[in-house]
Amino acid sequence: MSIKYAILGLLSWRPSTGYDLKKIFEESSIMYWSGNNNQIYKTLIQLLDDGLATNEVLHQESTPSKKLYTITSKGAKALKEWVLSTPELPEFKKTFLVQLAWADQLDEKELDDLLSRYENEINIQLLMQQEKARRGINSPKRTTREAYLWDMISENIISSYKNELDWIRNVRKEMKI
Amino acid sequence: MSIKYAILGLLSWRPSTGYDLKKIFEESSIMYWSGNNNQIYKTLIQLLDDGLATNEVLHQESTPSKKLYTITSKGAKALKEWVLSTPELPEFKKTFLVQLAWADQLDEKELDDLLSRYENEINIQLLMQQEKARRGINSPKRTTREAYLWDMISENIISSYKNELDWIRNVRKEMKI
DNA sequence: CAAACCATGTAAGCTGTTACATGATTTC
DNA sequence: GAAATCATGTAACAGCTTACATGGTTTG
Repeated sequence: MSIKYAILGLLSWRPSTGYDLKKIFEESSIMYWSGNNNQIYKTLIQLLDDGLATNEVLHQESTPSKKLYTITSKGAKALKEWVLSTPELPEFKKTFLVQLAWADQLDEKELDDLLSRYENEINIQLLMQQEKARRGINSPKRTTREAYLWDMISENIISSYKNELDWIRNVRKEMKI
Repeated sequence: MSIKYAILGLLSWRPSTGYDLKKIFEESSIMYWSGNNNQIYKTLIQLLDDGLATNEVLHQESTPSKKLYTITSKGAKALKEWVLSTPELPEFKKTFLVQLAWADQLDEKELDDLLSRYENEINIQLLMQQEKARRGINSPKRTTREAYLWDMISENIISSYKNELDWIRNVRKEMKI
């Protein structure tokens, strides 16, 4: 899957500019793209070309004019089709595991130091995710069911970090025996 | 991180040909690259150019000749440096969560069907990982500590799928209330 | 006799990243 | 007066994927 449907989804929530989308990608955990201009503005043009969105130029005083993109009925249809399509498998890209695979060359201290740095990083991420969930503003809550779905999404991410943290703590604990 | 250090790591285990590496990538869960020729053969040439590996052409009767790559001391040093470097954060790329985010437009049956398909896929993956771990052959066991590290790596992957499975089951359960 | 395996390589293309470019306005 | 925000866009390049190309050998 490319960023296309992620953007289409956001537009199905509310009309947005490229700049709006960029900010959402930057702070979103599930929409894992970096939110770089290149991809966003190009994809928006592609959505226009494919008739999945329209745009409207808004001239403003004192701030630069912006292009507000709105999903079309064709776009909404394409989104629904995609939502119904067979889910892709999650991808766990854990470079740290590749590092660990060749870590037997380290001495005890070096290895524990490496493990401890990873534990720390994961812990920070977990706290950040929990803080995000606690504030939990930027999510659509058009129905109770939608609110529930977004809660579950947030919980999924938190549980992934918790799982990782449990794992690394256990590795360190058993390492010391 | 690119595939470079993953290959360097494998070469630190034992000298290999591009074809050997390809097969390892194909069946490996932690080394998440697809194992396509393009990347592997190009990276091997790059390792040669950088003096991190050497190769030796082995002419064989009846099968095509092959190039056996061996890590150099410079390569081993570069690998150790990388292993000691600050770990990257894990990346969880779960397209399914993006799908779920816009799934409130589905009716009850469609949504449960979607969830159930995901549960199934995850379950299959979990069983495959457990089977791989049970067979557990293709891993270096040069010391007991190395064997332990590889066990922990395998457990990490399994726990990730278990966590995902628990999550999706819980979502489905609470959905029905 | 077809399919899979051994073995190396190239071409084309998609996805994604960082950095560059511009310029007004608001906040510190 | 510097830095951040609003706002759109381009250039260059890294990383990765699928498919193509070749050709002998082994297995079913």
